[in-house]
Amino acid sequence: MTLPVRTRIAPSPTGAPHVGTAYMALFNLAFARKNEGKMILRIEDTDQCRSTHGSEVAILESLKWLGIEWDEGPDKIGDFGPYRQSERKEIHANHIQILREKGHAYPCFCTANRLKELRSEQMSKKETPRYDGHCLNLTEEEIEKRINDGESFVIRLKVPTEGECCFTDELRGEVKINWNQIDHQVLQKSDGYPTYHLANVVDDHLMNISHVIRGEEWISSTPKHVLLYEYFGWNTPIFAHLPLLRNPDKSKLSKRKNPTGINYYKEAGFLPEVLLNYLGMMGYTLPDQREIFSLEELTQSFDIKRMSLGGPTFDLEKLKWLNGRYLREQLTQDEVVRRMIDWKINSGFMKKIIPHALQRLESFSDFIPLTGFLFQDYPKLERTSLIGKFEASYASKLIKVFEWELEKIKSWNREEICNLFQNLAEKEDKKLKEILPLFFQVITGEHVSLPLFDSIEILGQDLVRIRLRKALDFLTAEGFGISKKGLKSLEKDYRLKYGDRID
RNA sequence: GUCCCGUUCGUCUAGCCAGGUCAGGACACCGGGUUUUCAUCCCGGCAACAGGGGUUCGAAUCCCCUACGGGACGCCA
Repeated sequence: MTLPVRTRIAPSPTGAPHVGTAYMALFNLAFARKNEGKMILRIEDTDQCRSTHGSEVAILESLKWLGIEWDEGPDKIGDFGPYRQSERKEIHANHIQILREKGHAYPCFCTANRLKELRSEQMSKKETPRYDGHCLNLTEEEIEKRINDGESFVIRLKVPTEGECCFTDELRGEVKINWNQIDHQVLQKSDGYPTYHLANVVDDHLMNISHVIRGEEWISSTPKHVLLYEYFGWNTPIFAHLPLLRNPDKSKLSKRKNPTGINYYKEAGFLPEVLLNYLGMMGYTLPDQREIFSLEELTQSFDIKRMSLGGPTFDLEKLKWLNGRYLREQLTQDEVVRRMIDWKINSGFMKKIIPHALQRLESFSDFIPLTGFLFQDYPKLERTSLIGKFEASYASKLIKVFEWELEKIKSWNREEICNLFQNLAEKEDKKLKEILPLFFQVITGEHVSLPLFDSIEILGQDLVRIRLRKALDFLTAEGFGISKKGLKSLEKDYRLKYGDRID
């Protein structure tokens, strides 16, 4: 009898919920359900600098919106908790101690600077950058002394000096990677928190995970994981590395080139079951090749071996077509009405708009034309109004800078947005009044409408981001885009004036 | 740069594992029909096995090489 199937998704709460997370969750869930197993949701928040509670809440909500349910998780206690890695710090520390005692891990006192130099030196010698073992042979006395002296240190994984690691990927067969390619991975950071690699292996084992189904970006660090299982004397789970969702240019799906936030699809008026259905046809086809299927239908016949391995391009056009078919064929007209009301045609949303619209209303019939842009995915743009007072190429640059600045906003409210614009005007040596008409047009597509800052707040980050994107595309199509070279120098200037970019 | 993974119409893919149907379907696009417009719907069309070498009577399918694409190379996950 084989072990019960337990899969997991392990999102890191460091940003907006990503469609890639949903993509992996979907197949983990389908596989678990098909095999009468369970799917666990574990929050990987070992990065104390970047993890936020807000992001965790948002991820859970987004997945629930999509109809993805897990059997155990931070909000659904099972027998293997806690399900948040920050609450498992002691467990991880104990396991690191075990490795230390067995001689499979060692403290390292090297400074960030030294490592940086080492890396660039190796790169220039065309070697694979990896730790050189500088602290590998320190004596226990020396280690104790340096720790007692308060020197900052990390714990590293010892890696065999020769031979190769061989593991089986359920989809790709045998994968062999030479140990000399594998870095002496940091297992414990100087803040005492474990890194992904350690926490992930320990937790997967302790949570009885039978199948690790994750993105192919992890293939090259799998040897580290395999090694950890071996050092601990544990059986490895079955690995299956799924292809990564791609941008139209084939690079890994990123928000700069595509809407990647689950929230975007919600705000833009897509049905959750459609997004899920669409993700299900990325890299997978049902045996009868039908294109419209529910999560249950996908699950019933799910066979992970049917996954195709080429990274699929996320194509908005086909998603739109699918959503249209659902509206026409899968829902009754009553349901469409209800779903639309749930979406935005409700009093909650109206109440947000009314304070700003009221001064501009003479009759109810003014409302829809005035506020229509708040319900749109993105408005139609006009050449004349978009280019207006600035040189067109300057408009592109301004929008681009704004796009970068927008990613720095911590909490989405009017005040932050206002500050951002004021800062932008100041840095660009322009009056606020001068730069606002451009953005007014980009965001609303209108000449007369609601106040800009409030509109931006109501629209939310995802819809604002796509409008900037569309405006940039539009300007490019009109011949006023930013060249690759121009973008590079703009970015350089930007860093100088505004500080580093955040992606 | 090094290592790893991948490669069927522009896009998502079926077929590949167990070689042998004009390489099938869907999106997009183009044309036609239905429709007072548009859309929907229906019909038709366009369009691919990355390249080279093997194995074989026969290769999209098995093997090798090359090219191209992607990923990884963090005290991020």
